[in-house]
Amino acid sequence: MATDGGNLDTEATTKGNSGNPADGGTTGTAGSQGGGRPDDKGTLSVKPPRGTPDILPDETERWQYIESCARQCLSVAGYREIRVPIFEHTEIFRRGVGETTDIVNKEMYTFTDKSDRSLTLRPEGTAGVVRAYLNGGLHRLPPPVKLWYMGPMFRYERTQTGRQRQFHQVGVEAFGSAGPLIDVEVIMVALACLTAVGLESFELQVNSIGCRVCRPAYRELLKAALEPLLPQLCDDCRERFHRNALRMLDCKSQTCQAHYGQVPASLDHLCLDCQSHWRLLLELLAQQGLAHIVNPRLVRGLDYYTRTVFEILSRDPRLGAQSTVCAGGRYDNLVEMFGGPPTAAVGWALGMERLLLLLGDRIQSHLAAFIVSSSPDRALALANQLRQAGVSCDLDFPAQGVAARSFTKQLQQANKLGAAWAVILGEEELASETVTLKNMASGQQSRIALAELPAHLTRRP
RNA sequence: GCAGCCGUCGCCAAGCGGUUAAGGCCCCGGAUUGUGGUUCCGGUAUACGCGGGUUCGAAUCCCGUCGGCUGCCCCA
Repeated sequence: MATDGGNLDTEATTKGNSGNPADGGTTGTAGSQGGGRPDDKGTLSVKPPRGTPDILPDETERWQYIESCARQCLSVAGYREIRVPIFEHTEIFRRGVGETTDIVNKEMYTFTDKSDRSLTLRPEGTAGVVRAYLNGGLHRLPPPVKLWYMGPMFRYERTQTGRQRQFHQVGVEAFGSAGPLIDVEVIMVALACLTAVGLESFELQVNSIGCRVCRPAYRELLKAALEPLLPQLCDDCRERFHRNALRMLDCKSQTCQAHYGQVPASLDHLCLDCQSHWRLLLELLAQQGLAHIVNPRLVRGLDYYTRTVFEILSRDPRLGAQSTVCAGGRYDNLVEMFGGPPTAAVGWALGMERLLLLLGDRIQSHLAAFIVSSSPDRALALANQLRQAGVSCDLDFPAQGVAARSFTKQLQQANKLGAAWAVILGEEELASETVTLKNMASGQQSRIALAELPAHLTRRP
């Protein structure tokens, strides 16, 4: 990318450029209307669509770090990876996530393909995993079936810190066990992932929102209690009252919250089964030493949740207005809703971008060796050999031609790239089948036989 | 969808009606063609988001537009 990478203009302009708007095109507005691909100057804009930031090399290393932590934590806990499509038939999400949710009503990227099918970029992971679980016959496996996934999700939202239009989640879903023990395991695994990544202070909140037996009655009770308050509540809450009254409970408005203190809590109106599930859950959390806070106002924005719901939050200011890093719960009816056998399930998703925000500064890349040579072709051959031995190494690439640059230049390069060792392969070394190994931190160097090089480099400097 | 703030080189950033539009970082070269990090010297850039208006004169003022950030809604 050394030169002028920026200009993607298709036009075969001469360098002259004397006349500015001389030849056509500057009428400009032509292509830039809605799609907005060409920028104001008529060159192709290199900006990505809003809310879909590029993840540059310094960043990808941090992503890989998190991914490998998660992969490790999940696999030792017996969760197996599943990869499902990035888009599904729209119906999967409409029915799965819920017709009344904002996600479905205003945030989905829905399009029609050339066969006139309505497809939607996945706004979340669970619906697709449930679909695949059934389609792949996983429901015939001995339960519990424990799965995890990782990948991009898409929601059309206003961007801000910790919220993008394309964002990434890692999630788990455990099918086929209705007891609270697996709720606790799933939570444990989430905490393990966060801890493995190096996160320190976060808070686990739990609640139970009942099931299809007790929730309808509770909802009516709640609405009855809320209705007289409506005139004093915020516009959003008045709207929620009709759409999804439970969501009123986590309104951010102080005044609304003041009223909700007296309103009945779902926890006090659970059916017997839900009650016993909830009590056992709390016991297990205590037994396992998992610090938690019962938050009777904790609700979920997706319709499929039942019984246990939880969130792991952080108050770190780097998250901006966001606080939830991981959230999930039980969804005991969803499999059945998709036409499968009645199957209890529980899962969570955690937001990678949010985790990244909490992780702070970059992780250093580890370049073990940089080859400084008077013979670039020999250097390249040696690099190839070292790389095959698993040693990360690089070498100097002249801007043009194949003549070696000065050792000074090459050492500077080694320094810039942060190499632990410089491997000097000059005329003398080439003649004697040796190499001068220089420790870039201490400056000390020694001459060793070429054959011993890989062994030296696999040791820590 | 709503609200506030902001757009000057790849990045940070002066300038606030008349300037060849500072400076720093990065990058490149040299001092140092077999030895880096410091230092010194030199070099490169189609930078005032775009369009229109006011003005003798606009990066500076006005309008519009696009883009970014922050918050609301919602959510991981």
